[in-house]
Amino acid sequence: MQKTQFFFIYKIMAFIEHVDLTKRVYEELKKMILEGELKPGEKILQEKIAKQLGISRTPLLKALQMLEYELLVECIPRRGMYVKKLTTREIIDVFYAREVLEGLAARLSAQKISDDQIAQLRGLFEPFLQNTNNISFEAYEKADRRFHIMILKISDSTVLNRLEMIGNVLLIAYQASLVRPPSETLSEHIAIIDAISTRNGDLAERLCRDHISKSRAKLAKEIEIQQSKE
Amino acid sequence: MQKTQFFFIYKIMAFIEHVDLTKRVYEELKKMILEGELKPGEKILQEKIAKQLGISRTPLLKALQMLEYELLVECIPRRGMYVKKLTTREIIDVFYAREVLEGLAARLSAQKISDDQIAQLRGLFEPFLQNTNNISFEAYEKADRRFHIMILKISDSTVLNRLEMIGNVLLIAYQASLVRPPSETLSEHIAIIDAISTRNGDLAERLCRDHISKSRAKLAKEIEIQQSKE
DNA sequence: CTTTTAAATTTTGAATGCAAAAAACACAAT
DNA sequence: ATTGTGTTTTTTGCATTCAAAATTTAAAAG
Repeated sequence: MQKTQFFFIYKIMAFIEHVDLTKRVYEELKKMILEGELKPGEKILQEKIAKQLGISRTPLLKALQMLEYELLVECIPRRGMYVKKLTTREIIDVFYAREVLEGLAARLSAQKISDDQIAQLRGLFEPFLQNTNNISFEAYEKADRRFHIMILKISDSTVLNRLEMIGNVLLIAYQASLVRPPSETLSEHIAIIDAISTRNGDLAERLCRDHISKSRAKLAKEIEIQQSKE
Repeated sequence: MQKTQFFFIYKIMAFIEHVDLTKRVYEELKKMILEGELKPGEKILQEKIAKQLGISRTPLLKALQMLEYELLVECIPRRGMYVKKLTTREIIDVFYAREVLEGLAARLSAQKISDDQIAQLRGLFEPFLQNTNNISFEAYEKADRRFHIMILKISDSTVLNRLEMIGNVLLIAYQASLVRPPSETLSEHIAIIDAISTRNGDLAERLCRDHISKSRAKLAKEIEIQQSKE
């Protein structure tokens, strides 16, 4: 049997097994945190969670370390792992980074996007174009988040697609009602898609940056309001 | 004894010990990789390295996982950990990201930089301003790399300062002679410092982007040349 | 009742142990 | 010489174990 044949057999086996404990635990933990089952600031009781998931601390710790890089978990040495409670500064810092990174993603996407992908992007907001003043916020949130992730995917940048924290923080911002309403953002999204699909990378970048810059401004204002209430 | 007093005692203890095996191993491994003691593509023999460093596989694996996020190590499931051999695509992707991220860093730095920090930035290139055509490449490389890292630090962004991969890939680009000569970049560096120290954030961002964009172009060209030689 | 001190319990960071998978080796068959 | 097969060795991923540190609880002193 040849080396190349072995290669394919290994590929298939890796596909079949799918019994990577760390990956499984990573997914479950991420879900638990993002769905609020584990709350920000809460200590992660390793033994307890491990027992709950029917595993040992070894793969749990590996998964927690991954989530640390995604800003979902914080490790305090000799104290333990905690569900990360993002500071306002951190959220704003992520939005500053999103501003330029997703701008870049839009620029690159304009160069590489396929017709199929254009249709996919447009499809996301199709449902909201008719009844502009009767939009389901929940459905729109999903479309919005998918949109931003999809542009990163389309940009096909190995770097941009490693930054899971972008999607996580956008979700967290939604959960904390720190975002702008569809009435403001829908037209911006459409304009970005238009620029990308006409291969106008510079315009796409500028529009995407402005879009997120405005969101960041709103977010900063919203945080200030919330904090003054306390 | 009061709680606050305990707090300080703990702080002091954390400072004294400094015996975090993972951190120590992380530093040593990173050095080994960046100094070429472990070569790109090479398999990391865990048992061997662990014995070499006088530790077990547990902290070694944790350090390796950290280095994975820095693009210095690659994990292939059920095969092992390898010193990452960056593809040309990955290097270019990092430079695209650097372009916008360091642009952002320059913009933010212009808002926050202190007089002391301005002096520090200027000090980096002071030695090269006299004998412009008699520059030690080695010394200049160090200054150049320090400059880019320092701007990230000055920007004081929690996000930008987590992206260790930026510094690593810049070093790797230097090692592979994929960079532009001081005769080109020195004046650009000075212009960026000027823009930052006059608090002109927009200009600083634009100049920094252009600077890295040009470096990326050079890098892409250089890679093409090197590959055509093979 | 509050604070201090001491003892008991839990949790962390790291070493060790171990089954299953992968790689290396040896050798037979084409 | 190359390909295939069976065997041995090594390595991986995970579980387990354990000492040191942190936390909690309990008792004693003010």
